[in-house]
Amino acid sequence: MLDLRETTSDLDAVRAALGRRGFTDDALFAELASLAEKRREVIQARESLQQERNEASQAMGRIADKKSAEFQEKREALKGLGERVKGLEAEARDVEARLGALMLSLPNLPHESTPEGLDESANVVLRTVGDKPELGFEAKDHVALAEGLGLLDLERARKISGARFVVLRGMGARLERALAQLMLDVHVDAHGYDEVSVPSLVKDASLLGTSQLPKFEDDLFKIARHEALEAVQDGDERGPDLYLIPTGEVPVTNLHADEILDAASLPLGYVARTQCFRSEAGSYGKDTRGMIRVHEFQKVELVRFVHPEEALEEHALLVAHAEAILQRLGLHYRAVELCAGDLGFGAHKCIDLEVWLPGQQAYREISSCSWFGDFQARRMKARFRPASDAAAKGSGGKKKPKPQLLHTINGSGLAVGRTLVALLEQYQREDGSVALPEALQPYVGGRTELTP
RNA sequence: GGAGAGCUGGCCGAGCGGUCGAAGGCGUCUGAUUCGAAAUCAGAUGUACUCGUGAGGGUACCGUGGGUUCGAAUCCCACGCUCUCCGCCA
Repeated sequence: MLDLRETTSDLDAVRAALGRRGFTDDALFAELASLAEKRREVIQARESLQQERNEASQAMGRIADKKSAEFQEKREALKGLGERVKGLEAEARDVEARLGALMLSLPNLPHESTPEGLDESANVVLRTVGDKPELGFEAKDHVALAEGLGLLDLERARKISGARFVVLRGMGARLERALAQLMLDVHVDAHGYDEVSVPSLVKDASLLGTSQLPKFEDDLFKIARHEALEAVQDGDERGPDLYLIPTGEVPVTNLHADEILDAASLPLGYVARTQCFRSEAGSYGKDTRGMIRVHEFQKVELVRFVHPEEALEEHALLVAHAEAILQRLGLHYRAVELCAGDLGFGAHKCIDLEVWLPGQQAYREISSCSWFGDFQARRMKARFRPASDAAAKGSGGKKKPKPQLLHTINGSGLAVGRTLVALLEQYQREDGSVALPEALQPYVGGRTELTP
C-alpha cells in the first residue's frame, strides 16, 4: 500500500508514476482526491464534537452529588450529544473504509531505475551467464526425457489429482529433494540466511500483508473450514478464512508483521523451502505439458528485511544469491530487469532470472526477485526503530527516533521443479541419458548421470 | 468432536463505570557513582491521526464490530484470534 498522505498530497506525481506501468484510471484518482478531502473534514468535525463530549462528561464526573438537581439538569442537556458523536464516527469510518479500499487497489510505484515499457517486450536483459549447451542433436523436452528415465508419471498424477499435477518417482523424486537441499545448504552456509519451516496455510491477513489479497484472490486455493462453511450456508457474508500459500513469500514475510525491530538486527535474511499452490486461473492452454506450470510445486524462497537506505544494494545481493545456485549447477541463464508495465502489483523493482530450456528453445522464469520498498511493510505494519543517531546526540536531545517502515525483498532461490526441468534439458545426451553436475552429486549418492 | 480460560503499552502484568494512556515489574535511554564495567540511585520511555510556520493543542487506540450510558479498558451482544484439558490423529 502506498502512503496515504504522500499519495494525496501529490496525486499528479503518483498518477504519472503509476501511468508508467500502464495503470490509468482517472475516475479512481478523482474519487481518491475527493475522498481524501472528505476524510479530513469528517475527522475534524468528529474530533471537535468528541472534545465537546469529553469536556462535558468530565465536568459531570466532578459534580460530587450525583442526585442533585444540577446533575440531572446537565444530564438532560447532554442527551443527544453522544448520538451525534456516533453519527460522525460512523461517517468517518465509512469514508476511511472506502479510502482504504481504494488505496489497497493501487499497485506500487516503479523505482526510478525501472525501465520504461508496458509489457515484457520492453524488459531489459542485464546479463547472460554461461552458454547454450551445444547438443549436436535435436533437444528433447523435459517430459520426454523424464518419462524416458522413469522420473515422471503424469498419467497417475492425473488419476489421483487431475491436470497440472505431478508425480515424481525414483531418481525424479530424489532429484527434487536433492535440489531443494542443495539450495537450502548454500543459502544457509554460504549466504548466511536463517532457515525457517513455515505453514502452507495462512490467514487472509497474511495475504493482505504481502498484497496477494484483495486483488488476486482468484489465483489462490481457499480452504473451507466447517464452521466457515456453515456460516456461508447460513447466508452469512463470511467466507473461508484460510488459504494455501502461492509462495513461501507469504508466511515468511509475515513473520515480522506488526513488529518493531531493532535497527541493529537488520538486515534479516530468511530462507524456506515450501510447497506452493496456485489455481492458475486464466492460464488455460498455457504450458499444459509437463511440470512447468502446475498447481502444486516446491520452491526455496529468500526473504530479506532491510533498512530503506540499503535496499537497492540488498536487492542486488539477493539476486546474486539466487544466481549462485544456477551457477553452481552450471545452468545457462540470463538476468532480466522487468519494465514498469511488467512489474508485479507490489513490486518497486524486479529482476527475473530466466533459465535456458533447450526443449522449448526459450528462456523461462526460474526466479523473480522483487524489492517492494515499504509497500508490504506498510500493509503488515513491519517497522524498525532507527538507532539514535549523531544528530540527536549533538543536540543533546534524548528523544527516541520514531519507528520507520522496513523494506522487504524476496525472490526464489530457486523454483525447484523448474530447476529440475532445466537440468534435464541442458544436461541431456543424445541417448536420452542426463549428466549430473558435480555440485549435485553428493546429494544423489554420488551418481554422475541418469540413465534409462 | 466435547469442556473451559483468555486477548491491556517493546515484553510481562494490575485495573473491572468518571480522578486511566492506563499501577507495578522487565527491557531500553539519559544522568549520578566508577580508572572503566557490573551493581546501586534519580529521571525519562507507546502508536497513529488531526490542527498549527513553530512552540504546542486536540482526538483515537486496552482483540474487532455493535449496544447500554451524560461518560466504557471496565457492563451487555456478536465475531475473530490465542491457549488449556479430554477424545481422535501424523
